[in-house]
Amino acid sequence: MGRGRPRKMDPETVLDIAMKVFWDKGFDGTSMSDLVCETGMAKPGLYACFGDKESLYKKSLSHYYNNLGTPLIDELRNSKDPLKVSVRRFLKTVAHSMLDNSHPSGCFVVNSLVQGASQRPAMEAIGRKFDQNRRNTFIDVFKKAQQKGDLPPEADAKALAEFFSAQSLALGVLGSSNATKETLSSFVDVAMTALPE
Amino acid sequence: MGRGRPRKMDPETVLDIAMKVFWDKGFDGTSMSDLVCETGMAKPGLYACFGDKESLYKKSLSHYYNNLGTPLIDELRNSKDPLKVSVRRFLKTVAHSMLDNSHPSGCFVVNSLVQGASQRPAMEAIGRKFDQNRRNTFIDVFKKAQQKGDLPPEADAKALAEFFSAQSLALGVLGSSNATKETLSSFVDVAMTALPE
DNA sequence: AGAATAAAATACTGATTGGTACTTTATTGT
DNA sequence: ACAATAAAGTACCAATCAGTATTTTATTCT
Repeated sequence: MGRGRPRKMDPETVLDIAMKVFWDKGFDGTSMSDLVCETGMAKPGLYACFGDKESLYKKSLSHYYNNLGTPLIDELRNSKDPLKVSVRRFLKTVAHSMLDNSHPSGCFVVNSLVQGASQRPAMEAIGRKFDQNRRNTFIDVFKKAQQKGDLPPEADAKALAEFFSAQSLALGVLGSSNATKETLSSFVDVAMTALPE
Repeated sequence: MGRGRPRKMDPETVLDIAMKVFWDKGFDGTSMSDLVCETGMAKPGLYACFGDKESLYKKSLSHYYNNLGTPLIDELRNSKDPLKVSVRRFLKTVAHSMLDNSHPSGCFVVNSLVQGASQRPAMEAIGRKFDQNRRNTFIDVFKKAQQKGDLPPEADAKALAEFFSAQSLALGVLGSSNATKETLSSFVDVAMTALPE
């Protein structure tokens, strides 16, 4: 343990709370006072720990992606299952998480993409990076599946990959608009019919 | 013409500009001062003309939907073309409008759905209404198409309608993330393969 | 016990926020 | 010409914003 007064709040816990507040209210809709109230960490503590508001936002979005995005992406990338199985599992998991009310609705990365569309370049860049990362994984997985014979040789692997990757964007918006479990579930079922045998 | 001093700015023009600012920066990211600068109408004029900020936002979103959403929806609803033709045209038009830089990127309704996800009920309600309207139209059109024989009797018309309706949400996010013309175009092509013959 | 350390807590800054009261100016009806 | 009208323009309000300087307090090392 260090020398000075012990922390009241674990920074990781604080970051997790900040993530949910930014996810819920957006960058502009969240004030530092909101974060002070929700996290229980005083304002100078937040600045000392995470830098300014934009820096805290970036760390929150990274925290989101590391915890909720990366595991899903990794499972897709490393899966030994047939393409159809792993893609369906990916989308079903995303759909399912839209109904988890232990966190805000929708997808933080989607929110970040549509909110930072013009204003804050640095903020936009990080959301874009995570979006790109998911797309690239889909492209890799689909191309490898085609080599493996999981996808017909005449299929456009890249176009299919981009399509299925983008279905998670639609799911993110559907989550924000409080779509029902049934809607989300059949949405994925229909989407899967676009994957050639 | 009325009695007093003539207006410097036509309210319809002001509303069109306000729409673009809100669309671009979001509700929380837009200040009344921004709107004063962009529209050229002084602040008391804005309040006299449109009410408070939230009221102006609602009018801006309605203006968007009336001008950019409704014509598309109506064309889909009234089209005599085969289902596949009119749905493809709808999505291609949405995709195409994502590249039109005479206005902000993305879709104002999508932005509104993900931004107002929790905070402002009145603001959220109006975005939700427009989203619902598009979904209902898709459902009507798909059910009628099935009766007409454009869709196999065993197909789930409602699920297909919800799926294709939601593709415009994905396109809205893709638009906000500056997807290329090629990506948008092949996205629609792949989506259309989910429509049974 | 006491110096060193680091975080908490309080209190503050100047700038900006949404919103409004008041004055000025341009037009119309008589 | 002149009152009536309505919008423009200026100036302001209290509240909140992001960010920081300063003081307290709780802990560890010697």
